[in-house]
Amino acid sequence: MGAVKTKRMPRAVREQQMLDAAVRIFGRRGYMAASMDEIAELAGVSKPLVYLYLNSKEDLFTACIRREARALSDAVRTGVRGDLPADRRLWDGLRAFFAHTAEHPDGWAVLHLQARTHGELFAAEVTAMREEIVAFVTRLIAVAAREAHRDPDLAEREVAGLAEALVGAAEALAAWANATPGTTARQAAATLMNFAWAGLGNLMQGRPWSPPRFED
Amino acid sequence: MGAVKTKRMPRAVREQQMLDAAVRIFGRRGYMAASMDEIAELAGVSKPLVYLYLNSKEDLFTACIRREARALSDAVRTGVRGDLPADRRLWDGLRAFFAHTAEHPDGWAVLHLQARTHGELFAAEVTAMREEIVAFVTRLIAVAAREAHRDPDLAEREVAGLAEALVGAAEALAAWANATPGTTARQAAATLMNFAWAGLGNLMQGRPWSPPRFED
Amino acid sequence: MGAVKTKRMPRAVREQQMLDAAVRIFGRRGYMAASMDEIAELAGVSKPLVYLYLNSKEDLFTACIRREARALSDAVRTGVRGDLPADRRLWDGLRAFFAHTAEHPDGWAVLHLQARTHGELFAAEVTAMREEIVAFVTRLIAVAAREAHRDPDLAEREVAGLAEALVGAAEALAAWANATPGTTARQAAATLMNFAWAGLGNLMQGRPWSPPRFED
Amino acid sequence: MGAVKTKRMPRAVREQQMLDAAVRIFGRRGYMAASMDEIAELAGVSKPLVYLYLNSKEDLFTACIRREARALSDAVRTGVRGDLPADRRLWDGLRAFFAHTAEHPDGWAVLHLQARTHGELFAAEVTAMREEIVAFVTRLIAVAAREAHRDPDLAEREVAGLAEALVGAAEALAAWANATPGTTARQAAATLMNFAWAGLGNLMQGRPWSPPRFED
DNA sequence: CATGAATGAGTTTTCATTCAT
DNA sequence: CATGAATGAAAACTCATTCAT
Repeated sequence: MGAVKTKRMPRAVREQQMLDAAVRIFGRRGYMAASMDEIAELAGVSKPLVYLYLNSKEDLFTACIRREARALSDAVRTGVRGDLPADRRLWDGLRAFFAHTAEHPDGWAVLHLQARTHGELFAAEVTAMREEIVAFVTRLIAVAAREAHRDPDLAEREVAGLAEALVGAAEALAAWANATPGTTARQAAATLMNFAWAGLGNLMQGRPWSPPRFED
Repeated sequence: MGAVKTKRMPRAVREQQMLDAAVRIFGRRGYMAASMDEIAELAGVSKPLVYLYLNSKEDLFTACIRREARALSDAVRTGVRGDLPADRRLWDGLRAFFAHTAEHPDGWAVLHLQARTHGELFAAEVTAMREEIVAFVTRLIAVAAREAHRDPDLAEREVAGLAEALVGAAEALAAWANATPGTTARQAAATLMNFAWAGLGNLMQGRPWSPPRFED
Repeated sequence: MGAVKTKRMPRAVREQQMLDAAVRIFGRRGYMAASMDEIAELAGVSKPLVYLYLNSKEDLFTACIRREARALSDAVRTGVRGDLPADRRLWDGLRAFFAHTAEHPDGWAVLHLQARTHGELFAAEVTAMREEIVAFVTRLIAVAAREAHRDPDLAEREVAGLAEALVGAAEALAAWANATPGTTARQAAATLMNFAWAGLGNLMQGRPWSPPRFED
Repeated sequence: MGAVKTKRMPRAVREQQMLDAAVRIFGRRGYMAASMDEIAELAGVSKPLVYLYLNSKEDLFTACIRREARALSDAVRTGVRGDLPADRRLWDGLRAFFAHTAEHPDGWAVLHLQARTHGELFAAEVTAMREEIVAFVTRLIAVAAREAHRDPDLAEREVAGLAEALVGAAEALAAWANATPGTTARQAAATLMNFAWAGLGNLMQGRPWSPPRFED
């Protein structure tokens, strides 16, 4: 009687609402500064229910990380077709990455900022996904090297370092693009593609990475 | 094990001890999770003394950020001579950067991870230094473009994006190098130099950035 | 000895218990010296519950002042009938006042001693009620003057001063009566009535205020 | 060299400076809220010196109370000549009282507000002086009764109550006079004299206490 | 299921007080 | 004497977490 009472909802739905709220709060306040009270209120449920479904603050945070990591990972994987050439695959992956992070800033904050700042326990969760992406890039580079008839005398560590650098550059650009109004995912991807594929040296010589003509 | 209970030290010395301890704890636990108790204990002093000298947790954290930012900025500036060519300057700067972050992992964690995660107030402290570095790199790229007789049809935003990407790559590599035992600052710098200057494309073609012959 | 550990009480009840405890502690120790720990313990609840219901020490103190001020004000108002002559109204009011302060010595201490000693913020709370009483007395004196066919050449300031003096005397007598065992509210009221209405001079001449014959 | 350094001063002088500072701070902040740091700073000495001379915060406060109580008591005693009639003595005493409290508001605050709010320990200090004054007034009333050929069928308790009321009225008027600009000690004394000596009843009948013609 | 009532354990912060120089 | 260095003890306040209904 009175205010509209949200109906009984199936558990799965309720859980997603809680995770939505939690990602928002965790992403903005950080793990420690986020309060379960605030999360429960934003989710529109009572606190005990949060505990019933998600056990503890730690578990809740872990669940957030996992969900967001999976979502980002899926978005990138979905954006890339395995039968295309290496630079096209990188280009596609980057665009998917920048598009997803721009659309889910809180989720991205959870992964990029918050999860890494609170002990190995949480960092490990992200690392899993990050390594998946780094591995993806690493394979890309290796494949490209093979395609270019380069034998793998690029030492493994060297390649890993390159992949790290590329992913790091992408992360920085994502933050920069989010903070610089009027920057599209496509522009961010193009900038990074130029940087990564052609290199500053080539850019200086007027030989940028050939802009993608293969699509829309 | 550790420092002997040395009593009655001049204020300046004690303050540095406190900052050392604080950087360590803040760097590992994050701002919120760090407790003043733990910091005081690690510094070997009582909590009231910490407050007497540094006023509050917030001020203490700010002092940490400022000290570490200055130290890193100084290290990089000291490592670079203004009269050398652009790629040499970048190479020198990167080596100084990786050397410093490797030697002060906790300080680097404070700047790179923690400060950015806890409110604009703290982030602004770091942003100042970061922008100093980004500006340095931006100038470098512009100079290189000029040296290569490229007119500045590299749009300003494009250059800014490239600098962001480069700095981001450096930051990621610093973290990776810290976490990957046996990686030297020199190797990290070389990897990034190759990546940034020659580009993946060139690397694939067997045209890496010419390894630095100009120094020791 | 005291209340049994009764658990799970409705909020309104718990709040009164907390205010009871707070008035007792504040009244005896003063605002600053009172500790929330002690108040919570005396109330038989945990500190967090006190904060949950009453927000802060400041708010708790303010709530105490307001409750006690209202109670005293109500007691006096209830004791006085507006259609009786002035001296009878004063007599009734004084008896109600002394009776109430005797029955609630801690509440009276909060109002009379503690609230006025700790910042304008709190003093203002009491001042409202005190001025209500002073105004009541001021009106009484003015009415009495009119009834005695005195034109109001009693300057306003003079009347205000008299009212202040009367209220001050009442306050002092209340404290004295509380501290002097065996003194009834009736006796205190009679003493003050004599003092105020007849004056020392008359008393000396053997002309006291005619003892109240009009009531029980 | 540099700032003027206050010379070595004899202990007695230094102590008075400390008490001056302490009375000011205690009078304004209250016992608990006053900090030894602030007092030492206002006194222009180092904290350890305060402890050397006055032992503890408690002792310092007690010393303040004692000094101010003595000063007030002396002021009143000095203002009254024993060979004059009772009403004249009361009038003189009241003027001295109001003049002193107006000139030493912080000292008066210490006695009237602060000392009574922090446990029997301190209250007892003031009570001593207060009882001295009440005794003085009590004697006055008794003498006046004798002079008026009244046998002492004014019960002792009755007289004590009257004295309490008179002193209370004086205290309230002192506070009121301090807070009401343009009110002189003389006016306050006259108001109280009217109230106390003639009584409201007489005032109503147009028979105020005869204004003092005997002096300046 | 859903919720109001309740708390143990910990946080930052302050202050009176004491030595060693 | 005078002072900078130093601290034990406690205070206000918060939060994740759990029951009883």
